[in-house]
Amino acid sequence: MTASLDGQTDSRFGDKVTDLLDRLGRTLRRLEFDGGLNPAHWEALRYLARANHRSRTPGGLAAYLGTTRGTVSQTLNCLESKGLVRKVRCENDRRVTFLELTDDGVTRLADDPLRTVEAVAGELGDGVEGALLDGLNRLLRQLNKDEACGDFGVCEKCGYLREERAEASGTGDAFKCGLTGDPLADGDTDRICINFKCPSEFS
Amino acid sequence: MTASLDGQTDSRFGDKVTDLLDRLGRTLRRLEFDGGLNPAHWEALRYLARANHRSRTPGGLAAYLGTTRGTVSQTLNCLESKGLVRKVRCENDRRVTFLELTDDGVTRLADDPLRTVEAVAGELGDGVEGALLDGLNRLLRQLNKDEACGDFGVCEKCGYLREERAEASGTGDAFKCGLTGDPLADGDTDRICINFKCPSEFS
DNA sequence: AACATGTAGTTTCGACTCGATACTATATGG
DNA sequence: CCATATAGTATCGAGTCGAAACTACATGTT
Repeated sequence: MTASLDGQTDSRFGDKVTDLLDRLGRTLRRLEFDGGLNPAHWEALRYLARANHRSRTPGGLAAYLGTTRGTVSQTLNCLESKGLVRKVRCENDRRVTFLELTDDGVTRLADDPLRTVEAVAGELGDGVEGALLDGLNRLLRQLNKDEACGDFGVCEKCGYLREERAEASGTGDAFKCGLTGDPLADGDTDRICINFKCPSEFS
Repeated sequence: MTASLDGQTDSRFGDKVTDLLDRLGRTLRRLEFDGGLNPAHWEALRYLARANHRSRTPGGLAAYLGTTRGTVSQTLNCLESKGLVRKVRCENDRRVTFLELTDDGVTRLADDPLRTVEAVAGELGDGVEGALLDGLNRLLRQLNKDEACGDFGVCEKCGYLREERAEASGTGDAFKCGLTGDPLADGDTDRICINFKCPSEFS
């Protein structure tokens, strides 16, 4: 499909990228274990720190991680017993449970082993940066293309975002979600949402 | 440390790379599960296909994966019971066990989910390639810097590599390992070795 | 109001990982 | 011959992971 001079080059390149990602993955995984929690735990904590209120539910986490609600339920039990996560029953719809990081959870997340990567990546010379981001991005997009894997963007860039028009207006910069009708709370506009839909995807 | 105009840029960049790697990792992990085996199984099969004879042992695999021999032992039991791997007792040193992929193992490996990545990576446009490899490489090296994590290079590039000088010489292009003294078998020169040492590292 | 259907979350099961610890068998060097 | 080191295994406990069965609760239909 791709224009390529000899085919050999392309295949070698693919090999190398795959090998590097493989090893990088192992390295990150080990970093996470060394951080005292297993990968699933770190992923859950990270998600809860970055998702908006509406999306901080067992189901939301399961969708984000691409796993089952059953699996997530167990992980959450574990995190709850470690005192890193708290469950709060929803008043309106008593089937749903909202999740929150406890203070301990927030503290723990400050020691996220993945922060090491941030630091290291920040030290890469210029020139590589753009291409690295671009390459990773395209790789990720291609790999997820077939699957019905949601984008999980932030509300700010979501097609459902509406400006709140409350009667007692006051300060006018409040937003709500056009899908659920819920007003967006403090800082939720740049948090991950389970219902995210890219504006360009509306028919 | 790095020259940077405002500091903001670097931190944003680190964030993005980390996030992408995180998501990419999850994607690959899921691909592996979907392939019918778990990540540890795939990693073992891949290693056995790429390591030289001397390195295809439980201990070698453990060192490569950076895990314990105990853990590897269980994984191997599992792979053996699935008929993908065979154990062969070493005649010279009866403590060691050599590992081989069975025919089924080789067949299975042909369906390695990571091959998808190879294909996708091969389709990335030129221009990105060099920078992507470079960036990933440096990232990996930096992250593994502190740890005494071996390089696991191939014999061909190893400082221990010696030309075999057998009396009944015949064809002269045989090699042996200067560390163990073992002659290198068919194709082992471009296989991963557990004793790999970069020529530049010799004192 | 009554019932069907759908959705959120939990529980339990079986196969497996992972590290830690204790163990067996075999080398090797004094 | 004995001490010590090395290769691999067995077992334990905490946890993942998916599948399937199950409990609550909501909502739409008649």
